[in-house]
Amino acid sequence: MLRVFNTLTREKEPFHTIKPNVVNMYVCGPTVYNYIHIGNARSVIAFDTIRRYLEYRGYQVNYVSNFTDVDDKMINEANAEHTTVPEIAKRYIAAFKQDVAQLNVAPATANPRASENITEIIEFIKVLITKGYAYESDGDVYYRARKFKHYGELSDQNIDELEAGASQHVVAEELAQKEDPIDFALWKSAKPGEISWPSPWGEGRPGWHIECSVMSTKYLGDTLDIHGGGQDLEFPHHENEIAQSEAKTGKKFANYWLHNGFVTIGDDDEKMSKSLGNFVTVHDLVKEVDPQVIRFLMATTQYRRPIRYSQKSLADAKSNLEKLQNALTNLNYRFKDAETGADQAVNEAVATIKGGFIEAMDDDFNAQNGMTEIYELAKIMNNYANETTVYLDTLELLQGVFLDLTGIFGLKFKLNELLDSEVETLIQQRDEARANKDFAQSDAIRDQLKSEGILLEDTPQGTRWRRA
RNA sequence: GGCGGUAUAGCCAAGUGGUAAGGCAGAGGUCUGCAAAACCUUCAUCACCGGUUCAAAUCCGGUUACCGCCUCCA
Repeated sequence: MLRVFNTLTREKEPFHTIKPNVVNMYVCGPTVYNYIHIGNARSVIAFDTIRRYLEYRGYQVNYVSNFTDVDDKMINEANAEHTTVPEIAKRYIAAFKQDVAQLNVAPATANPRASENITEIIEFIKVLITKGYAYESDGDVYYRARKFKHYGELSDQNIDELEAGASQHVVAEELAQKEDPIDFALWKSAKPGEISWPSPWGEGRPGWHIECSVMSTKYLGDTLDIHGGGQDLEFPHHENEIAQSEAKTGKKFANYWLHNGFVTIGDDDEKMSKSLGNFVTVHDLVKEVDPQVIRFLMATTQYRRPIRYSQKSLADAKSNLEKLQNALTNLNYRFKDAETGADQAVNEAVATIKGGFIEAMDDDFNAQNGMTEIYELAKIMNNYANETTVYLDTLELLQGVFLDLTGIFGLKFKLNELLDSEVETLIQQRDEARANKDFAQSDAIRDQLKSEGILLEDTPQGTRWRRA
């Protein structure tokens, strides 16, 4: 039985879907005004991993994640580069797709964009006005937060405490137009030259929060199974989404709210964020670090825990990944001399590991405990690869389960790669030299191949090679 | 000020009442011509103080430190 930590209740709850075997999930995506940093990537990877696990458990997952392609930052970036908002969006959506593809993130079922849903957004706002939850004020439209009686429940905020808030981001001119400081914008009137669309309230553009309410319900229905996002979106963004959606539909907006933890950086473990300027973009990092290493670091940490980003954490991820790759490589070398049949004892051990893995991941996607099972599997693989006699069915089972389980974390491994004949010849020459105890020659060949990035290992079953 | 989250070995990190999973690094060993990879063995009393209990990392009270949110942020 899968249990997930629901931010709404701050408890782990049994997971039940609205429709049997179908999960409708929505995850807040990026504002596409620059490259994503690895904190953004963590969120994408966390929910991709959750999605993969749900699919592994037999659910059909409808996964929708938006692109915010109209807002202040988009406008500022377009102005700074003397280009248009659509051009900026086009560039960074392409970059996003390229970045996450490298991190082996599966494409979403849909990636709706705010700018392509303006009609629906306007209709949604009109309903809120009709129901008395929103009001027009000098070309802007605001949500009357205090009217929604559940406002603040997701993040346990008290409305009156909020009013006294310590925020330093309040815009004075906006404040003057609101009935109440906690009200938030649904529609913003356009300043001269800004990108805008016609509306009943004049030329303008949607506020940030409304697009998610509109697009999630448009694609997935009034009540979502899962709504995900970073912890920093809990308040106000998700609070506002609930207020908008539930005021309009009268139904519960999302049954389970999942929030991922941050990537931290530096000695103080500060949150990596664009506003603090302490970020590393995926675009830059993949030039130096294997994307699989980044994926490993992000996916094998439980999604609610913070991840410390450092050279050390990357190095640790790299060595763990190599350990797993070695186990698979060691196993794969035995296929060619395997006999038909199976080793029942090993097969049973594999079944136990699979069960342990599911038990771990069923507990709010406990990736660390899941990885413990995978390390145990790797140990069995290495031990089995050292057996004198191996059986094909067991090799296939080990390989298959290994790839299935690591695949949930989005990890990719090399299977059987062919060497060019020149290298093959060298390895053969070295084997002959070793047979003749000409170790000077054999070591010279080994050194030469090492300089080309090919490491040799001698085993009772012959010489193996792997890439450095 | 309000709300929330952390604190376990050199590092990362499981574990919510019965005498501390796993990984990295380290030490010893096996295998090897040497090496590599792998395997085996080894390595902590859980931020602090007090309490409950036969028994607490795990429950209760308090303290300290760090992080996050409080309408830009994944």
